[in-house]
Amino acid sequence: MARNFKQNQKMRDERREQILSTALKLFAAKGLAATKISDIAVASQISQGLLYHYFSSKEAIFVELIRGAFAQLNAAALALEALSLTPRAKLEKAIRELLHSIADSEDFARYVLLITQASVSEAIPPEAQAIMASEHNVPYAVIERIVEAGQSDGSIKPFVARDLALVFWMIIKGLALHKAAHGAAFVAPDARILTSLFFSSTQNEGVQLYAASEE
Amino acid sequence: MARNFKQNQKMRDERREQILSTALKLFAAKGLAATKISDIAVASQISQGLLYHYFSSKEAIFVELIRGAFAQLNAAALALEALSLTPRAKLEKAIRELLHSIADSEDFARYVLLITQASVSEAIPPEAQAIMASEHNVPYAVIERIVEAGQSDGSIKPFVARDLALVFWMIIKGLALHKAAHGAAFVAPDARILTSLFFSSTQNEGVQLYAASEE
DNA sequence: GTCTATATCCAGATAGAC
DNA sequence: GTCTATCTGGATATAGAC
Repeated sequence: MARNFKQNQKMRDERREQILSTALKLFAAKGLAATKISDIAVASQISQGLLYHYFSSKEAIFVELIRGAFAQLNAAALALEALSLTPRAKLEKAIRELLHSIADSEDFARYVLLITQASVSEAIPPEAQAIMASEHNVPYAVIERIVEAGQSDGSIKPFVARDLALVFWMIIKGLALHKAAHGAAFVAPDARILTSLFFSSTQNEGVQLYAASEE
Repeated sequence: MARNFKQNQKMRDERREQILSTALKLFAAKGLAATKISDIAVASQISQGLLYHYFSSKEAIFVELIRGAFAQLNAAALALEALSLTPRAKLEKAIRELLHSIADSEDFARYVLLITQASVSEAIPPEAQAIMASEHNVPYAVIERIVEAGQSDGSIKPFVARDLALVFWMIIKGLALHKAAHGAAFVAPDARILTSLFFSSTQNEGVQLYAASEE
């Protein structure tokens, strides 16, 4: 009995994940408004009616995805900041891993698409707007603090830290959107272009950084 | 008679421009699918029925805007390339003017929004997709050629030219989107961050470049 | 040219059978 | 839990009066 309950819960959760995953694909490809709830049902291989047993509306699915996106992104950013590494090493790690995600993970680009929609469009659910308002600044603030620390020890160029953080995320976001738009044809740019933004002397580290991303 | 005809033509053109201008605002703010044709009519202060005397559909308005966006953008890019300036001076001019447009022109950011929607979403009219396919590469190619020329004369860093052009446009596009999302709160970053991407020695030109953007 | 009124269609959400 | 059938609302586009 308890066992059945647990199994049911598990199936229910898996189904939810399946719906979320296909909705992510569709929202990223067509946008919230242009995606029909019937599209999601068909792609999830369930009936439209059943979909409403898992989510109360199309908007609820969108909100859930936005919530998850920020949960992951912000957790990753804060975890990076908490590592025992030099500021420079933290930024190199961030660049390496983000470029890797853009190049290799379909869903990463899709999440960026979703967040971009949410940040740019007025036609998104108020709940999603609320999440945006409270969460979207975290990754910028993390990079800004790391940059400031790196400027104290002299390893990072003396530009306004906020500006550097902004430009950094603009490149990452832009590349993810570009990947989403051009798919297979996309090749990530040389990571040294990114590192040269922050560090005055790239020397040989740049090469190692680039090679390391192959692993 | 001929005069009346001309006047009518003029009025008709003005009305068209007015519709296009309000549609641009709405499409940028909410996206193509979430913008209702009635929204456009109300904001343009004409009846919904009359709108159909100027455009055959919502999609037709969108296509017209995309066409205009690329006409302007690509003309500007090719004009820049044709100037009698050093490659370095061309890039500095591009950076200065683009940052200026982002900071001061509401419509510039809106056009970037539109192009981003069109490049990223599958839910746009086929005609708009066709324009994208034939036009979107022009600005990248222009910057790439300028970078190559600047690398020949040693003024630009020896990164892969295509990568530099890509990162350059990712920053511009990202900043425009950021401006669109945060409006008044947006402050353009120090232009020297952009120039330091391309040029090994920024020296004092950077300061002049920055000051020049105040004009 | 311009409006109001309306036909048509389609998407979101619900009801009810199994 | 899962489906099919259906209700309801709203958006596009058209018709027809002025």
